[in-house]
Amino acid sequence: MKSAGGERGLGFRLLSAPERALLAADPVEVAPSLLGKVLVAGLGEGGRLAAGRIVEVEAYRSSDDPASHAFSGPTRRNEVMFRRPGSLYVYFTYGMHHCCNVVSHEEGEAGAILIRALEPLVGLDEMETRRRARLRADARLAATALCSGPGRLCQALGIARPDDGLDLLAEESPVRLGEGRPRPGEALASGARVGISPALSSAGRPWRWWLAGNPHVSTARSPRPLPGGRWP
DNA sequence: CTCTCGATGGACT
DNA sequence: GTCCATCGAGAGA
Repeated sequence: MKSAGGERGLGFRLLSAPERALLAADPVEVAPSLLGKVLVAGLGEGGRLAAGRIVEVEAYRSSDDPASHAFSGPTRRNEVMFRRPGSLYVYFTYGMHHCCNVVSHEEGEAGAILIRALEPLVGLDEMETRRRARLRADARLAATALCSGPGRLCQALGIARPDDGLDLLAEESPVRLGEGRPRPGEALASGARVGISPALSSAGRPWRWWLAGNPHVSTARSPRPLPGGRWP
């Protein structure tokens, strides 16, 4: 009944409080190190367990990063980004999607790492049920569509606003991080963050990382023209 | 108070 | 490729 991944047959070790230091640094440094680690939800009594390997992430800093929710200081929504590293920051967007982030920053700073895609690992049936329940009947819901996108993976794992502020490193937390790393031969790739206006993203800020060639990585949105019809 | 628009996903041409 | 559902955060009046 108690924690420690193995006891529930997870097959990987859950990160705990002593490992908070791994997240207490510049999110641009920490983000790529999350690739291969595991995001687990539904831990605890009666939880519906689901987990996936992190295969795509984006780093968001604070006052020097206009694309970050933390850019203009703390508000009711982004307040968790200012909490201790290892906190879970969940926000609601586009009127229908949740996105989840691992809080990561240096002392006295704010920041977070958006989890953009998972390779489903545990609870595939559960994921499919949750995804299907909120979708029109799409009989061809492919395995790769379960968690390949920030909104999709939150839906698949059942992560939503009530989970905002959870401590991913706490024994009692239903959402945790699990140990993991890229497999031999799995290369890291990086590029511009998705969904950010080019002026705020690309130039010198390739703060999106993914496991090259992994089929579960989300499809990057194609670039859109700038106002005036010109392209970057 | 009103208005805009977003760290998106899915259906459709 | 295009369109749009749907709503809260944040900015401004």
